[in-house]
Amino acid sequence: MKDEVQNPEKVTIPGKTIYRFSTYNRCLIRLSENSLDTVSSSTLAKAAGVNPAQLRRDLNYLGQFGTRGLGYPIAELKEAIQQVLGRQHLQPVILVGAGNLGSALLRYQGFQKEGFEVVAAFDALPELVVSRDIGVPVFHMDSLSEVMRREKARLAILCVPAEHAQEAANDLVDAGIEGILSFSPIILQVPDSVMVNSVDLAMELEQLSFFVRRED
Amino acid sequence: MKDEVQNPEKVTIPGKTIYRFSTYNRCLIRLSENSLDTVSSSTLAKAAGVNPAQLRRDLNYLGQFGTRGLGYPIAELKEAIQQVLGRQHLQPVILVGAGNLGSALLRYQGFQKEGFEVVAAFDALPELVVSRDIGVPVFHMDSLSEVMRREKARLAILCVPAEHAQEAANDLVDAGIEGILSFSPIILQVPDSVMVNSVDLAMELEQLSFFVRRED
DNA sequence: TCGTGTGAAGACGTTCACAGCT
DNA sequence: AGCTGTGAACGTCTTCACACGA
Repeated sequence: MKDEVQNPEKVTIPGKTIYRFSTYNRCLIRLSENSLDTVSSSTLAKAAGVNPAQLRRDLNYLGQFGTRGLGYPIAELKEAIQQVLGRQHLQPVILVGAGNLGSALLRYQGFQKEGFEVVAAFDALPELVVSRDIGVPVFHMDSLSEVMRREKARLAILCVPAEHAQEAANDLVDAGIEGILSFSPIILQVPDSVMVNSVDLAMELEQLSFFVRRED
Repeated sequence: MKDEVQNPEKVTIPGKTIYRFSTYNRCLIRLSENSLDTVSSSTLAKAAGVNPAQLRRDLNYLGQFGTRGLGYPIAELKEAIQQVLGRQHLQPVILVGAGNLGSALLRYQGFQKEGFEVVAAFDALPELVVSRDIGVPVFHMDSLSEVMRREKARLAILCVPAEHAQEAANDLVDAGIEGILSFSPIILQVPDSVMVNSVDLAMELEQLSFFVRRED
């Protein structure tokens, strides 16, 4: 995870804190559905699965939001976190590799709900992609930079097979991508200016497998 | 991430190191395809995207594998890592929630390749699941503990919608699950004895979105 | 009294830099 | 000469513990 380059002249917020902001945001959304207006650090911390002291320290990066003896105002807090996360507006995202996993992600509603919109998909063989239910156009990789510019997309979801992942990443970099969420089980080599976030499903299972095993 | 309870009387390996072992394993597999037999810490480190010193420190948890002046024997190293990760045998895994994302994961070949086999799927409404191409039986949640015992599954992949995730997690816990890989955007409340690993796709995008934005 | 804000301590993870083996 | 193994320094993240405001 990179926690470099941020808003200058403001205190830089640690990457791990940003990550937890996302979690807090989720919890706050659920809390605000239950018509409460304040929440204490211990309550929110339990919901988020963190230590109360850590929560307070994280929230202090937003300025002083809490009221001593009372807690934090849920609505304002949520607002402030979403402001920091840059989640006020819908973000356009493209998807590269509409195979098994890729086309599933296109159908998956999770992104839409959270402020991201997949505006276009790309594949090396777009004519083979079963476009039923997909709801976004599938282009050939050749039109990547053209479509990216038109749609003003800065983020990409990459789900091509390992063998072609680096190649596709190169194309994305050439087209001016700024961030890649990769599902390929390899370490992508990209310029420092491009941020890569990698989700490796088999690796996550492997972790579980390790920590679960006790006696065999 | 939990890095508690491990092999007693042996030095405990940090969770982050275990995570990197997975990465190293990948890199070693690719290296061994290119008919080399040793690799230096700096080469492997570059492939894995880590610092050479860190790599050496990690590998020392396996005992002393390297040869000064030469490097590490690829085959033995790979063997040792897979041994630690418990990846010698195929691991049975069940999947709960065969909706959009769930059924995509069932079709996804990534797990099979990496030593995990999804042996059964469960859904609250199994009759609605389009089972074309899925290749594993889809059961009703009622038969969870029975099938789990029969298949000797200790790990579960959870992809039910947020509203029902906790409920499904409870069922899994009751049925004796030991590890859950969750795709739901909520923090599951489970006993300490159950390990949860959470992958939140929208959150990963949110991270990218934060670090990518510079000027607006 | 309750709960935030925060200095200080502690735990943890990373990197340096070099001794020592091949 | 090349590269590992590792003490020690460093930096970062987490947690404690308590002063202070509501």
